[in-house]
Amino acid sequence: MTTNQDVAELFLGIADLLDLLGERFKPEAYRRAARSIESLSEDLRAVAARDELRSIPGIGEAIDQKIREYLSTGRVEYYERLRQQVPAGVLDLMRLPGLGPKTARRFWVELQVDGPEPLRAAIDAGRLNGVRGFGEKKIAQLRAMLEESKGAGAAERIPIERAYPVARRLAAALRREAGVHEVALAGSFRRGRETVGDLDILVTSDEPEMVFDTFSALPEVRTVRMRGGTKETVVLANGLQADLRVVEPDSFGAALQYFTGSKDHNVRLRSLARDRGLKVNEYGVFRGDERIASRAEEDVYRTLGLSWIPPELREDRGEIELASKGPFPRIVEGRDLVGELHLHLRPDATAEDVSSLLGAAKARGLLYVGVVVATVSGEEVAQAVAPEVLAAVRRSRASRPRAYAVVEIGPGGTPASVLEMAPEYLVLRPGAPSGGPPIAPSGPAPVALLAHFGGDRTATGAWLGLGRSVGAAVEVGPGEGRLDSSAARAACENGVALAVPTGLGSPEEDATAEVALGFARRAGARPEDVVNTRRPPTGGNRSKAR
DNA sequence: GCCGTTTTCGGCCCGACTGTTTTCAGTCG
Repeated sequence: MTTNQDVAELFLGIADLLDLLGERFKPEAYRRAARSIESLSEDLRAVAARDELRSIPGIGEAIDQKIREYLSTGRVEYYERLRQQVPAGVLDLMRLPGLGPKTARRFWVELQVDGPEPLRAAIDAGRLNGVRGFGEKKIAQLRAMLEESKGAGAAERIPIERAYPVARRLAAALRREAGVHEVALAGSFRRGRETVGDLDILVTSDEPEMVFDTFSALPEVRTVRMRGGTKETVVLANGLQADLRVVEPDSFGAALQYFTGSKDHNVRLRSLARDRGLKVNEYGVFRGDERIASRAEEDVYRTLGLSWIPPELREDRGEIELASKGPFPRIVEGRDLVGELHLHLRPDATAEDVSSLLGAAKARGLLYVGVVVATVSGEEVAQAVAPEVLAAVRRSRASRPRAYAVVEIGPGGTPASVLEMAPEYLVLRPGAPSGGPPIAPSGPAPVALLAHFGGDRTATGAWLGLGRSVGAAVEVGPGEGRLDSSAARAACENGVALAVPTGLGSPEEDATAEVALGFARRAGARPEDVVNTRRPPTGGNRSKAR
């Protein structure tokens, strides 16, 4: 998948250069193409081979040709040409926070300042004094930016599972505040993207000042970067930026819709609204001065002639057209998951551990739990397992559960040899008679589950191929060795079932599970695409287990 | 440069905030 990333970055580079050259609409066109390519579930080469590049949103004739030029020659002449027109340092100037293309261009053209270092020198020499648009404050701000950027570069996006705990803590702290009505995490976090660049938090309250005071004082908040009447931007202790937006309760739906994004989705929505003589902003949908929707997201979409669209799919990749045709197709939800297929038993697990596990499963309404008794390398650890658990494993073997297997592979393992390494695997059903862990020999349909497939995410294609050939489900979720959302989309498109973790194991796994569900939803997975939404065919008949 | 159940040409989302200004430009999300 690195080809896609390379091409996306190339187009982002073209966009920046065009920005500096003063182009009006082309930069956004290239950025949109880049975003589109980044979220593609398939390698560009394959799409190009089928001659279907033009079907990708944001890619027309010119960009189609540039992609093909890149695929065949490894470079794009247009980009090289642009680069010769703009000194590299000017690009660095534009990437300083608060300094955009217009200012960078002015420095370059009017003051012959073509990089961060020359800018510093120009400021020290007083060359900015008296220049139109540069007062005392602005110059001090520039100086501070230059100091700051000397150290670490621009803030990177971080994996969503790493942002999860702090996001939850911030939301919980705000919810405790009197005068706060609703609190919602929006932005790419709500859309379940693999990475988040910042946290967008939406609060409804009639007293924004109080909310900002509370927020600024939270232990997670390091510095306040900006604060106005309706929004505040802070930097968190972990370096992540958080934007807090406060609106009145009546605007909740419109604001949530707006701050959830994505940008492309919102742009499409707003131009759709304009075509219908309406206007959409974070306060509502308006016909003239009359507000016709604002309280709930559903209302916003409905007044635009659309059904509600799940946040995870709001990327302008066809979801708006789909929503205009009727009720949006249902995608998998947490309540659809009726089983957990991938739980590791510690080698020293006791029968009590197993029954408390089953109790927890039952409390969540799960019908079965798949337990792995093996190490990551596939080596059996049965000897270390408590006798009663081991006995249960043996019994399950004796009753020959229908080809249930969990396939585990260490980094670098090749798909071909995997199934022979199948360790022992149990399916336990909560609520069975006491006297040892009950076993359900017949369970939901999958014959195998692929998980822990090593560190290389670019190899997911091979795993999907294996899943397809043996009829195995493949685990989706954050971290190495699981499918990300675009790989999961590819799985669904190719008839390979997904397995979604439920977070049964521990509190940390709760976050993993929520993120994993988000990935499955971003993939557009329907309930029937997810293997652990399926109910055991034998229903309540447990006697067969013995 | 892309895009179109009103368009193959003429559009291209919208508002908050900041710093600079006497009404706006630039940046950001």
